[in-house]
Order: sequence, then C-alpha cells, then structure tokens
Amino acid sequence: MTVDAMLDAAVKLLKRGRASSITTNRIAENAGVSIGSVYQYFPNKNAIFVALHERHIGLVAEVIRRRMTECTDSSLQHLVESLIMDMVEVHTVDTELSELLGSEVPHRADGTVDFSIRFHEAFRTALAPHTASFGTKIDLDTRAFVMANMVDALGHAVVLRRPRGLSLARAKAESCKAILAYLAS
Amino acid sequence: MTVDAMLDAAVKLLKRGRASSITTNRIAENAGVSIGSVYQYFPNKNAIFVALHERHIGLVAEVIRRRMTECTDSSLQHLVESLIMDMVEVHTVDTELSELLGSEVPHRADGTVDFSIRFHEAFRTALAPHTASFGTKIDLDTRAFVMANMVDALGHAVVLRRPRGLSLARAKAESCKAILAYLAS
Amino acid sequence: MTVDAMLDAAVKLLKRGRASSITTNRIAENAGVSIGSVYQYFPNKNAIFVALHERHIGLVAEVIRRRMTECTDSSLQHLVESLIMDMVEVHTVDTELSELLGSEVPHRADGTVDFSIRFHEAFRTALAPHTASFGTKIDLDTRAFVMANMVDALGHAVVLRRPRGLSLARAKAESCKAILAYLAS
Amino acid sequence: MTVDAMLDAAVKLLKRGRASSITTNRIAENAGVSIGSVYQYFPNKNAIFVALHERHIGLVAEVIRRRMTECTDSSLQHLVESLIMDMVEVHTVDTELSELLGSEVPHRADGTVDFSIRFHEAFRTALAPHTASFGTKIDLDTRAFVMANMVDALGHAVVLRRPRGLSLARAKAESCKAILAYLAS
DNA sequence: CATGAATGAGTGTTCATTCAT
DNA sequence: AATGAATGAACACTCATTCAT
Repeated sequence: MTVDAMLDAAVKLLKRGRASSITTNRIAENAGVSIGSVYQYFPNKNAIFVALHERHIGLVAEVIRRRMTECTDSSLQHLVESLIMDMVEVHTVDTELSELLGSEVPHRADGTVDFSIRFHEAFRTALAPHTASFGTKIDLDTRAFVMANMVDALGHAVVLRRPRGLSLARAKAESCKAILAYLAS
Repeated sequence: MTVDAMLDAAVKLLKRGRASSITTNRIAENAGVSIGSVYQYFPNKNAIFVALHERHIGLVAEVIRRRMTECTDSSLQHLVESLIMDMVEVHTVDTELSELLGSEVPHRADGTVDFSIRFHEAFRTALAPHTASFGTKIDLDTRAFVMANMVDALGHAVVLRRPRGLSLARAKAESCKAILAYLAS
Repeated sequence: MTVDAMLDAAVKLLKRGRASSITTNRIAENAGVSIGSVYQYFPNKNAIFVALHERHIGLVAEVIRRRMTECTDSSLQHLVESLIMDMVEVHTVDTELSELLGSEVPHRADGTVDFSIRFHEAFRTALAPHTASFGTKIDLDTRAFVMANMVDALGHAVVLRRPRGLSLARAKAESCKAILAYLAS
Repeated sequence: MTVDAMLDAAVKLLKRGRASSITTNRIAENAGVSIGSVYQYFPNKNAIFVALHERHIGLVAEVIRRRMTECTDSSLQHLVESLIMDMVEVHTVDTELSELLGSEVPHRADGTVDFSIRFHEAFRTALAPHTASFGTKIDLDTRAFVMANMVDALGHAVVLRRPRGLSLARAKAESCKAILAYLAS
C-alpha cells in the first residue's frame, strides 16, 4: 500500500533526524514515489503526521479494546496485568517510534487527543464490574481518570525510561502493584 | 532582562499559533528588540526552545528541591501531599504553557531530560527515611522510579486533563491517595 | 538551456555591479527563473561562480587544444602567432567579462587552477617537436613554464591593458616577437 | 600602530578562510580593538581592502623605484636581474598574501590599478638610456608595456606557480633571460 | 493515477554600521 | 578616542505545494 510506504518513510526519517528535518520531498523519495503522489493521498504535510499518530493510536486502541472485552469476566488483577502487558508490548515493538511520536511529532492541532481522555469511556466500562472490590466508594469517572493516567504513564515509563538496574519484568510487576494498590484503596 | 523578554515573546507566540509558526524575527518583534539582538543571546532558534524548557524545568526543580529539604522530617503523607500541591501549583500558574511545552516544543535533541530521570536522585533521597513504612521491601530505585512517574503524570493530568465533573481538590486528593497506596503496598 | 540563462544573468549582473553585490535571487530574477530553480542546478552560490569560470576556461581550453593539434607540423613562429591570435580573440569576444573573471570573481577555493599550470602539459607537448630550434638546451618543463606564463600574461595585457597609442596589431606582433625571442635564446 | 594591527588582522583572516568570510567584527576582534575603533580609521569595510592593497603595492613601488634610480648607470642586464630579484623577494616575504591579494581580495572598484599600468612611466624612464642596445627600433611605450607585463607575470609565476622540479634560481635566471632576449630582439 | 520540474513565500542567520556611553 | 550593545536590511537557502505532461 502506497500510503503505508509513505508513513514508513516518515518514520524512518523521524528516526534518522529531527522532526523538523523531515520534508515532504524526502518522504516521497524514501517511499519510492514522486512528491506528486504524496499529495494525491495527503492534503498537506501535517496530514502525514496526523496519519502517523492515528496509525499508532489505532494499534493501541485495538489492543486495549480487545483486551477489555476479553476480560469482562476476569478478576481486576488479571485485567490490570493484561493491560500493562499490552501497553508494554505495543511500545516495545518500536520503542523509538513511541518515544518520537510523544516528543517530536506535533500533536496539538492534530485533533489528536490524549490517551486518558480518549480511552476514558473504555476504562470506565472495564472498571464498572469491579466497583465492589474498591476500598472506598469513589465514582467511576475518578477511578477511570487516575487509572488511565497510571496505565499510560507507567506503560511508557517502563519501556522508555526504566533506570538501568530495574528489569522489565520487575518494572511491569511493580506497575501492576501500584495500580492495584490504588484501586484497592 | 532582554533574554526574558525574548522568552516571553516566544511563549506569547507559542500560545497564539503552532510552534512551527514561530520565527526568530517574530520573536524579536514581539520582544521589542531587533533580530540581531536575539542572536546576541542565542546561537540559533533551537536554543530559544531549550531556554524555554530550562526556565520551566528550573521552576519545577526549585520548587521540588525546596519542598524535599523542607520535608526531611515530615511524614510520607505530608511529603506526597506537598509535592502534588506543588506540581499542581506550578502548572496552574500557566496551564497553557505547561501543555505546550510538553506537546509542541521539541525537546529530544535539547538534551532536555525527562522528569522522572531528572529528579530520580531527589526522589530516592526523599524516600530514603521512609523505607520502614513501605508495605514490602523493594529497593529505593524502583520506588523512586514509580513514584516520580506518578507524581509527574498525575500532577500534569490533574491540571491539564481532568474530566469535567472532577474537582481540582478531589483530583489532588485522589492522586495523593494513589501514590500513598502504592508506597504502602 | 536554463543553466546557461543563469550564468548569463550572473555575467550581466557582474558587469553592472560589484561581484559581492550579486545575489542568488537577482540571478534568478534576471535569468527569468525562480530562485528555487537556481538551486535545482547549483548546490550553492559559489558553484555558480565556479561554473562561470569553467565555461570561460573551457572555451580557452578548446581553442588552445585545437590550435595545438592543428599546428603539430607548423613552424614555431606559426604556433606562437596562432596562440596569441587565439588568446586575443577569446578575450576580445567579451573583454569586460575576461577582466571581471580575473579580478572580481573569487577563484581560489574554486579548485580553479591557473592558466600556466592547467595548460602546462599542452605547452610541453606543443614545444617538444621544436627543441632543435631552441637557442640553448633547456628542459621542456622550464620552457613550457615561461612560455605559458608569457602567453597568458601578454594575451591578457594586449586586450585589457594596452596603453593608448599602441595598436592591437602592433601589440600582438610585439608579444609574438617576445615569445619567439625567448624560445630562440 | 592600530591601523597596522587591523590590516594584519585582516591578512590573518584572509589566510585562514575565504575572503568573503572576513567580517569587520572579526577584524576588530583579531586586532584586539573594538569594532568602533575600526570605524574610526576606516570609513567602511572596503577601505580596509584598499588599504591592504596599498600597503602591498607601496612596498613593491618603493623597491622598484629605488632599484631604478640605483641602476640609472648600470647595464640593461643588471637592471633586469635586479628587478626580477626584487620582485621575487617582495613576493617571497609573504607568498600566501601575494597570492591572496591577487586572487581573493576584490580590487576593481578599489581604484587599484594594474602593475603594468601603474609602473608604466617608471619602466619607460628606466629603459630610456638603453634604447641603443635594443635589436630593433621600437617606441619606448611598447617596450615598457611588454617588459612591465613580463616582469609582473614572471615575478609572480616564479614564486607562486613554479612547477616542482624547477628551482627558484633557475626560474629567476630563465625569467631574466626571457626579458633580455625580448629587449635584444 | 503518477510524475517531478518549477515555484516563490518565507526562514534562519549574518554582518556592516551606528551611537550612546 | 575607545567601546561594544544594538540595529535591521539583506542574504543564501529551504521546502510545501502546484500543475502541465
């Protein structure tokens, strides 16, 4: 698919240099198509970045959504562990890209929305069956808000900012522990 | 100070448009100085962004460091509550700027380092006196890693991504509860 | 050819003002192309000057080389007279340009090499058949060196620095006489 | 003398980089004075180049003029040999500078005049006593024109463009031979 | 659909020059 | 006289975008 070739080219360039050094012509060249073709599929340069984000978020969304329907009847612990596992996996496939999408590629005017906001509903729904096991009665929105942010932040940090000396397995386990501790509180 | 006028001009422009639409000439114009003067203080455009990050991080760093020395003899709860309060306060002063610095201003090649990495040592030191009250014996590095990321993520989320319906006070309290729950686990 | 239009525009500007007052944008404008097109054919401004030199030197080189092969069997006198004639002719076509290329257009870092060095081999080869008629036995390299410099210097001077009162014909004749006198010595 | 310090600084920069990379600020810095002081002595940048040429030409002029008055009663051979010696000496003191002044420093709008034109009168006067020894009766202007150009061209070439394999002494001797051969013809 | 030469507004940056101190 | 911060016009060059083929 041509579009994917272009996005891949953009990713390749993103990894090579600064985001600001990416040009539409270079994307075309790296994708093996002419610059004209790029503009057949994208109205402008920014649309390429939007598509890049969307491709990445789409991946995350699918994984998360699938896991949540899968875990409808599972324990809270299983749900949390699965989610962290998924997040780590998704970001491990292409660690560098995950980092770059977060830090280099502009995403304000993208219409791109933050993880915790985008998946708020999903987290709400997933947590609903487990309200009984919460330590205190707190409305679901709040729980979903805190949990989503923890999953997002720890999922990224475990892959991208883990201090040497802390193994991946331990970091994942610790993240789950933290989230579960919160939910149980 | 001329430098500050330039940084303020950069912030002003950042709030108006896209980061990529900022030009050195516009910064000069908005700062009320000539473009030549900008280049007397900054070697190139990127240095302005670096300085912008540094000014912000410097603020955060000072607040955090001060609080941590202040809380040497306080309870863990007081430390955590103070930190969250500080983080929220720091990002409330200029919510929009905080958002922008995170999402729009490039900071990979800046040499700018992530919050949890930058303050890892500080968190380690601050947690050291409290190991006794941890639920399980886990090395300090791990605790500092998870806590720093929680403080960072929740501090930001509380100010910038709080769903309507969740008050600032509740969000702060919930964040503290989450962190303390983790430390106690 | 677009490239030639650009070089011609550069020449035109060179004649109008100082070399340092030439700008790439003005070259584009005068050549009737956009600035972008200039950079499609030249990597930078200096390359335009290099090309300018090369176009001129190419002309000289062709004329000289052709004459030398033509004169393989001619007398020394015929060779010298032909060369001076050629040099004068080449610089008379565009006297002003010749002057400018020597005095205004930078040519150190061009990789551009001086006349006597560039054509040293050609002169050596052309003189080889005539060693018998030299007054003294001096190695060819030395003869070629002196002769090349005389041809270059006098060829230019005759066209560009002839004092009023000295006709072109007389100046040419005198130049030939000087060179032949040297070779016969 | 401050002025000389500035000119020396200009020369130093000229040797280091391209002529176009010389800036008035860098000249000031290298001369150990402030940019303001540069403009106390020179009305603009070009005046610095003019002064540079004048300092160099002044040297040559003095040497030549002195030699010519000294040689009023000498033989033609002695005059020629002395002149070539002088030219070579003058350019050997600072070979690189001589090269640069000729090829890099702009000198059209300088009012700077070419060697053969500037010293035409001097050569005329110096040759006047020797008309008897010329091979043919040719007017002095013509003789002066050809000789001046030969002295200039060969004087430079001997120092700056001598092929390896040709010693300085041989090159000088050959140059004299060439000039004398011309005058005797 | 694809091409890629051409476009030209706009960018970061330089540097000759000024002038208040 | 000397200073050097400040100036800002002007420059070389880039790159998103178009459009005739």
